[in-house]
Amino acid sequence: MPTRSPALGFVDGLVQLSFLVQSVLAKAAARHDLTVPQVRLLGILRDREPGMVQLARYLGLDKSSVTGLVDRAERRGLVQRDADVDDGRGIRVSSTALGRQLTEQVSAEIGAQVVALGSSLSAADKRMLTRLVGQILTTQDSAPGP
Amino acid sequence: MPTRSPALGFVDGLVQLSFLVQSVLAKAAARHDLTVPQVRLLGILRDREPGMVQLARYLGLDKSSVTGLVDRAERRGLVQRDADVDDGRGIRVSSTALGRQLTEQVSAEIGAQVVALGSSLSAADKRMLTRLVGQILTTQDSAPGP
DNA sequence: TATTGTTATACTCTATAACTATA
DNA sequence: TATAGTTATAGAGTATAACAATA
Repeated sequence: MPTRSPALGFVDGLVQLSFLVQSVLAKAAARHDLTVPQVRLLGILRDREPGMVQLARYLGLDKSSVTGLVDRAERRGLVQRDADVDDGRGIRVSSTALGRQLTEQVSAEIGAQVVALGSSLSAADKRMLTRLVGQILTTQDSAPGP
Repeated sequence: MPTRSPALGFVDGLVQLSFLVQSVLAKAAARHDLTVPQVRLLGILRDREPGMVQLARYLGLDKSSVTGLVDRAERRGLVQRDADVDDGRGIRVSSTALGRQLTEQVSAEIGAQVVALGSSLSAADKRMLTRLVGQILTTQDSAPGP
């Protein structure tokens, strides 16, 4: 039961919504012993095999932070490092079969729960919201990845 | 310049938007040597003087996590602990003058930057988006605080 | 020299479990 | 006994600075 509804404005609405969505992500991740950054990592690796520097760019993190992120995922058998055949200094990070399987599970749960957030909206309202959000995202750009 | 725009759906749109808004929050906070949890703490204390347990409930954190959060804010002179006159076990956390001043600065910056996110939307579209977001938020509830 | 990746270090955030003091 | 708050401990996430190996 709602306690009260002060009719939020544009700013507070978007800020609160971001916390709501992030909490959905965090809880879905936690159910599989993951964290939001780990889920982002796995999401990026769905269709890419980047090096550490590229990965850092996708995630908006320092490369030294990505080392730890990949270390922990690798320790769990979710990703792997392979030598880059074109560059003796580089490596390629990719999902393992286990990692891909987990990614699909978590993504499905997140999808279902985010859809549920919009369950009070009509189909037309959902289309409208999707359009408006898309407009914001395409206007900005290099918004942090999936 | 946008690299490409694959026309995101409802789920990916909301997820990416949440990361975009969170990155606005994190950067605004960082400009004042704060973190997002610190900004949330200060936001809550704008109009409340809660105890640690209440604070933990507002933030959705364990009370032991809040101890550290308040410790660090107190060390910087942004908040203070005072004995609860009604309960010998309890304390009341409140913003200091410095904390309130910082809160207003950071809030103003966040507001301006979130408004800027919507700069490509017409006034009508902004109203529409605000309404749709508000509907999602009031439907759920006990969405994590300011 | 520049780039790729890792290491060393330090700090914030978070939780669990155990503890103290008060109710 | 139950509640308010802290402490001890552990681990994830992050950045900066320094480093090794390769380009």
